[in-house]
Amino acid sequence: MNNLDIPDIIISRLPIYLRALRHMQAQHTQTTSSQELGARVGISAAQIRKDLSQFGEFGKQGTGYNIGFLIDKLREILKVVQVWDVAVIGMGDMGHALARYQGFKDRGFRVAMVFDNNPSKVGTKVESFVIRSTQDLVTSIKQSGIKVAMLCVPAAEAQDVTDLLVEAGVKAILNYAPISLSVPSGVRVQYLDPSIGLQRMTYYME
Amino acid sequence: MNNLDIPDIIISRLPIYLRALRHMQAQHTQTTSSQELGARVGISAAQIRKDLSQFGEFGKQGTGYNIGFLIDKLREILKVVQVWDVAVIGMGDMGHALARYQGFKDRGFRVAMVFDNNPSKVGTKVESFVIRSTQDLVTSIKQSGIKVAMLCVPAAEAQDVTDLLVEAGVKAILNYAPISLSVPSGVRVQYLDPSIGLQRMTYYME
DNA sequence: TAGATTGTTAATCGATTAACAATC
DNA sequence: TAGATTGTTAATCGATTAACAATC
Repeated sequence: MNNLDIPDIIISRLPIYLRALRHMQAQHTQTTSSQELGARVGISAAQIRKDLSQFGEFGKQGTGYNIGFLIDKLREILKVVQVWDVAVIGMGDMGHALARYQGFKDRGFRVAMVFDNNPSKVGTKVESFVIRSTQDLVTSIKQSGIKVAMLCVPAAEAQDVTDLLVEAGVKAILNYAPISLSVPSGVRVQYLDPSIGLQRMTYYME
Repeated sequence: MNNLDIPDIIISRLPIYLRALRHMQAQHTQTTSSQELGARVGISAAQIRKDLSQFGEFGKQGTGYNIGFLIDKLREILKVVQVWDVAVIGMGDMGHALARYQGFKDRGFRVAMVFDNNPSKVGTKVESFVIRSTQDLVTSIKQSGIKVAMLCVPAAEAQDVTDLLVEAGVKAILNYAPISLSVPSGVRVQYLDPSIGLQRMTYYME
């Protein structure tokens, strides 16, 4: 495929473009330009054109990009035409919130399974999901073929659970635990620690 | 100050270093090296030394870095010696989870105030916080001097609430809503949209 | 046609890495 | 002393921007 040599920094911008295009589409806009899209997401028009040109010629001189068409292309590139089943590990407040989150709709993901290691939670329900024991994690995830997980366990357990996820064949982990994870190559991690986000901003404050 | 010309990409790595150092400290380790720290966070030793050297000489040849000392320096640099009061806007599942989150402890933040625009929620309690009306947001935040907010409202309301936060003097917004926000210069936003995180990984999957 | 905007090239700018003298 | 590791320099590598011919 055209996969392996496109810089990760470009890939990381595509979901932002996709989200903004969806937003425009919801407002019944038909076309946009690199200029307009760039203004919306805070990225230069030149960069947007350069990024998109890695994957094909999606625009027309003079008129710009057809929004519906570009959305389809970005969904194909990011492989979110399909819907990915996701496992949520850790049914604390954060895991609970993710299990109930409505924002995955139409963005390529669906929570399919939830886990916790607390015996008093296992077997109870969150939304429509029966909480499974972390002891069954490897078997259940292997069996279901799930490749994507969201990790919401305490920091102290996060690496151990990660090792289980890797063993189960998970290839993408969205990590809410406040700790750096080590994973083998071929497995990806994205970090969403709120304190890290906040500390990236306080530096700039007087 | 030594502030204004250090690249943001360096600043964005410092909280990662700080988190890892705290972790080492919790295990009663006294010193570390750029090598060891780098292995832990997945960053080259050279880059860590280069990053830190922007702010001073914190290490010793032959022995590396004293962990406690380096933690103190990073906390000063990132301005998290002090504790920042934070407002949480939107008491849905996510806002609820953040209001109860224990992970801000010792990382420089404390939830101080929570808001929702739903009249049936206003006045009720989440943890020890009485939910305030979004109508009082500007007044309350101005009065309290809060400079940091976490935004957990639906996408459709996020820009309007952001404008209120800016009006109230907030300078740092951690945005959980799935939308790009526009803010004046001098105000910073960090994005934590879970779908974006997931879509940044699916590209690499077969 | 005239105006607008793409895709792409070359130039610029910035970030990372390798290497090593200094020194604990 | 011998070994280890820093802080820094110069070289390399990569990303962004400006500019414009092509063309809708």
